[in-house]
Amino acid sequence: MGRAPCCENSGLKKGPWTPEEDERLVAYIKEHGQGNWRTLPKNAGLSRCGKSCRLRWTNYLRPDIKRGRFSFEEEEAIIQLHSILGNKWSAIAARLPGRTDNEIKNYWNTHIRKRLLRMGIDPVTHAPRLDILDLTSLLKPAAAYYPTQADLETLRALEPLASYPDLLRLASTLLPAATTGAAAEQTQLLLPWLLQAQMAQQAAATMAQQQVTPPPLATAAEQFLQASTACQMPGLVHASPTQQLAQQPQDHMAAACHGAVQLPSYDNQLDYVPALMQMASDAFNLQQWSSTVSSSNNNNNHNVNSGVSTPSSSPAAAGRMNSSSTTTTTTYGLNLSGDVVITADDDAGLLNRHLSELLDVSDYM
DNA sequence: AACGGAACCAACCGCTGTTCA
DNA sequence: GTGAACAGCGGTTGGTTCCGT
Repeated sequence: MGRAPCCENSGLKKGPWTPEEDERLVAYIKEHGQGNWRTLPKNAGLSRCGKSCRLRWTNYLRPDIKRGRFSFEEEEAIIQLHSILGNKWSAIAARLPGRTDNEIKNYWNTHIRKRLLRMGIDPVTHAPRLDILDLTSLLKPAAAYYPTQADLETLRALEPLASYPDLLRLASTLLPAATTGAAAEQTQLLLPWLLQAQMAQQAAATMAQQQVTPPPLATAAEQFLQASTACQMPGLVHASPTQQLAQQPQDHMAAACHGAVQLPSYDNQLDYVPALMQMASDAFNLQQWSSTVSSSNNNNNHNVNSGVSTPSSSPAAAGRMNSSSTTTTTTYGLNLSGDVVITADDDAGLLNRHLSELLDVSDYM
């Protein structure tokens, strides 16, 4: 023998709540508490299903609910928590005081999700979307329609980039602008350097996993690698970081990343090429050094990344955060305790906070 | 001013795990 | 132990508002 039926479906009101109904529900709960949702509407004199009453109370009438726009900190927390918890809105809401799961869900679907898509980030996996990038766009425009043998060779040379989203974005920004003259020659030279830099980046991530402190490195290359890993270089897709920021002043994520990216400010995108090549060269030195270190530390893998990927971090970034004591970029990731950590450049005056208490997700890991 | 599409959000629906008779 | 109701959750819907033409 089970329980008695919950409520008759017939005769119960549906749809938007009136102020009078709200008043009755609030007054009843203030006096008697929530109690049994099944019996509550009858006792409160409401022609509503108990489920509807519970929803109205938890999502709208509760006195501790915070209304109004989401703050920057809340938005960042939502993105980070979503990257870890997925669509577990109630779990996310539990870590954002005053916000309901329904509100967070709506905000995600109407604001954050679209913004991530615009930035070329998959809102489900929080990884860069390679499907929206086209290798043929890396050729000069006419070549996409009438490719010569040389163009096809170039395309073939670019193929390895498909495995490296950061560099693919960077190349897609730089290469189409360089069709003639010295700039074109520079960008042709850039390709192998980009690949080397990416390899060095991966080697650095491996080192970080092995808890090895790297030797002093040229700061420009360090910043370049950190910036590219921390921010997935969203601002380099169609515009320079400064241009991107100007176009989306409300894009806090981009702003945070911009604070970390300390590339020289050039008017022409192609002017970045020599600096980037120098950075790649420095990174290559790191790669050579790290290959010797990693070969001697293969048995020391702490697996700090735990497969977690966030919109603004890569495994390399998460690993770097754990290995380096001098973090100068905005990075997100998990430390060895499973705590979510957000750190940022002090000079930028942005985030420099440890959210382990607020974002305690250890029970969901 | 009128219209249509986009954006927003409160509320509902249906499912699942838990509780209880 | 069983099965039905409960409570809670995530996905979806539909009404309202906003905005551009």
